[in-house]
Amino acid sequence: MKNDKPKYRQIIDAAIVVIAENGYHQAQVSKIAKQAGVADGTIYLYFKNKEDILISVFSDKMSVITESLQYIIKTESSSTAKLSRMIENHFNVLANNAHFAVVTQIELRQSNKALRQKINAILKGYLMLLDEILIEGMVSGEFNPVMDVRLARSMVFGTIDEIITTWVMNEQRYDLLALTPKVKDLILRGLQAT
Amino acid sequence: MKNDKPKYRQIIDAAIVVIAENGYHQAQVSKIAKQAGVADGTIYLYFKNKEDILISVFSDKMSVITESLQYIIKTESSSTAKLSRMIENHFNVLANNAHFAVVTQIELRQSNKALRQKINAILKGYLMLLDEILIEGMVSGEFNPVMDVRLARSMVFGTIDEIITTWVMNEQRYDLLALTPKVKDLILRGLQAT
Amino acid sequence: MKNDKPKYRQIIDAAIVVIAENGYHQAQVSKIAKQAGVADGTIYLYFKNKEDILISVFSDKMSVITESLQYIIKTESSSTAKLSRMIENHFNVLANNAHFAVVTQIELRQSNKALRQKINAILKGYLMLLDEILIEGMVSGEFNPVMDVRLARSMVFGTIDEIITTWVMNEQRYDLLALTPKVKDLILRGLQAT
Amino acid sequence: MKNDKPKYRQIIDAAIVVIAENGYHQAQVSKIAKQAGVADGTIYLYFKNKEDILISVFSDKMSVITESLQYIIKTESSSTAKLSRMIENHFNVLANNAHFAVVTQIELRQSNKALRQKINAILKGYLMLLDEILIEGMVSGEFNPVMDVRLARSMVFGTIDEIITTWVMNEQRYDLLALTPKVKDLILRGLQAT
DNA sequence: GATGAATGAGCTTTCATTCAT
DNA sequence: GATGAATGAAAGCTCATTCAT
Repeated sequence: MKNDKPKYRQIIDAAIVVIAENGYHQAQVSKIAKQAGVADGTIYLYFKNKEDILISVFSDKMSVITESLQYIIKTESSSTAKLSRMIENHFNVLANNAHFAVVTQIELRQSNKALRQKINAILKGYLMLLDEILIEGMVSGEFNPVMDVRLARSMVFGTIDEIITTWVMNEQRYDLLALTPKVKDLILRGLQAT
Repeated sequence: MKNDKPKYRQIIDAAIVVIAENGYHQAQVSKIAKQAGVADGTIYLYFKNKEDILISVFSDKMSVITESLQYIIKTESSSTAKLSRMIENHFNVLANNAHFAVVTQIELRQSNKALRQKINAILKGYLMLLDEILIEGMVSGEFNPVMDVRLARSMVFGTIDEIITTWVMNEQRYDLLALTPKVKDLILRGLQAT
Repeated sequence: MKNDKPKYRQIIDAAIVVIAENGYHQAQVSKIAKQAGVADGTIYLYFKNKEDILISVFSDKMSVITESLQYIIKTESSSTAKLSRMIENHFNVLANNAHFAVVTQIELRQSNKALRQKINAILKGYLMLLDEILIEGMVSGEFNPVMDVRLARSMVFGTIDEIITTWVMNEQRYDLLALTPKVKDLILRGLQAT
Repeated sequence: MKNDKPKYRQIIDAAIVVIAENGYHQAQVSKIAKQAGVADGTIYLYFKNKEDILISVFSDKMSVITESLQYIIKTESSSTAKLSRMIENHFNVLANNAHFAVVTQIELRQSNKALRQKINAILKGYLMLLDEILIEGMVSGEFNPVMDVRLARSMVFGTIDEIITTWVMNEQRYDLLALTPKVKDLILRGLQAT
């Protein structure tokens, strides 16, 4: 039986499964290869080294979230709606990728400084879109115009991140998406112009 | 010249310095022993294993923050004031312990799941005090009474944590304490009853 | 534009260049294939395995030296002249093939015992011609008749080899051929009948 | 039963045996450790890395030869005698260390460029003593005063080296030391003043 | 004949922990 | 109590060779 997914994707998907199920430090290249159904050496035809796999795992899924956000920014008109849909989108992607959620919220954070910096660089693109929304809302008067944008961004991202991490730490036992309206409310209140 | 600090404390202090300066993955037991001025084997007279050192490092300083918070809860009367002073207190401790800030916000997060869970257990005591403040405020009508406490707690802690991490990631180049009023404002707005 | 050299020769020439420029341990089959302008697999249509390429490289050029020597033995009459022209010939070939000189004096010596023994077997043909010259000279009275031929051969070949290796190790910075008369003198003195 | 040889020497001796018996490329650190009767990790308490072991092996025995030569230079008066005893000494050490002979003449030559250069650096000390003898003999008139010293050195060393290598390649089946007088004769004739 | 994607065996080094002194 | 020499398990990556196309 042939698996026609291109090997690159096969390996990334395998890496997510292996990391989520075994933990970052137990995700050996040989385990990923086995899960992907390829030889160890094949990995290195598609990735420079192990770090490259991990970065690709993150960058791959993160770009989905980022692209959706770009679409949202284009299609929604009010800043409030944009931010609201951003939160929704972020929760949606993580809630629908149980393995990726574990990888991104827990396991990948155990990586060394070099890898973390590359992950942060990828994250930056996303956070810059968030900044864009916030600034636009402050200019339009929807959001509190005297906020410090960096702090507001930290509040929005920190809150989302903490809520998802807590959910993952609790083995994803409750419905993350059901929390969305309340999370939106909590965050939007904090940003609201008075 | 003898160092009269009991060895237990000597080792904890050494661990903080070594981790902060070398990073989690470069903080070998032998390096900690050297910094502490004791033999490698001596470490094991005071700690069960390496993990035990790291947990003690975290628990040690965390108990300072927690104790201060207990005092704050006792002495302040309004929930708003308690929360406000909690934020202040949290920022203060981290801002005054550059090494500990690095260790707690960056390095210790690279530890494995087992260690992270023990860290979370220690954190729980602190977060329960936070819950206490929030519930009290909701009951008293100072805070939005229809909030989900767990989400509110995630918002408060996630925001604080993200802001401090960003500050550490930026090499602590700006004045963290100067941000306190704006952070309080941002968080309290989100919790405020309407 | 097609390269009409038969692929066998193309690959040998490529191997010499690749080994000389990258060193024995960095001369991967894929690199040789690339330099030869053929696919990796094509190599195995012309050579049994990697060792076979290396042996062919050596044997190929060595047969040039050996054939010249055979011609010299036929055309010269005195043993002294034969030996003298042999040294000249050996220096000439190496001095005019910078890449081959590196490969033969330095790189190929890093090969394992099995390959070295095969190389020695090839060398044997050449050394037997040398023996022939020496014995003839001893019989004719030109050379010291009580020498041990094996030692004399080692002296002649060891001296030549060491001088060329030294020249290659010095990046071929000086004129090897200019040394020829003095080398002849040094060697012939050692062999001379008293 | 305790082995009281300091571990450093134990490991070097083990390395010589393992390399001689298994070949350079089959001399894994674990094999050396086993032969030395220590754990793999213990090796790294005494040597920086594998290369360091190999260099030490060579440098260790080479310094014996070099020191003997220094003594010879001091105690003999004529250059001829010095050279004669140098050859004798060189043959003696190798003939009495079958394993080291294999290692030095065959196996260590398979090492990579970096290691080879370090080996050459060690050899340099020995060759400089040889130069000293040659120059002294040329000045005193014992040796041909118009020789090129570098070539003469290559002749002496190349001859010795080739003879020993041949002996090793022939599994040390004949008596190397018995050849000494003839080798001396061969070399000294080449150097002799006319 | 020619290709090149896929294979998978093999090894150095680190470091938490122990235990004889 | 204190020492520090010794332990030994564990994993990322390369590259010669094959074989389906």
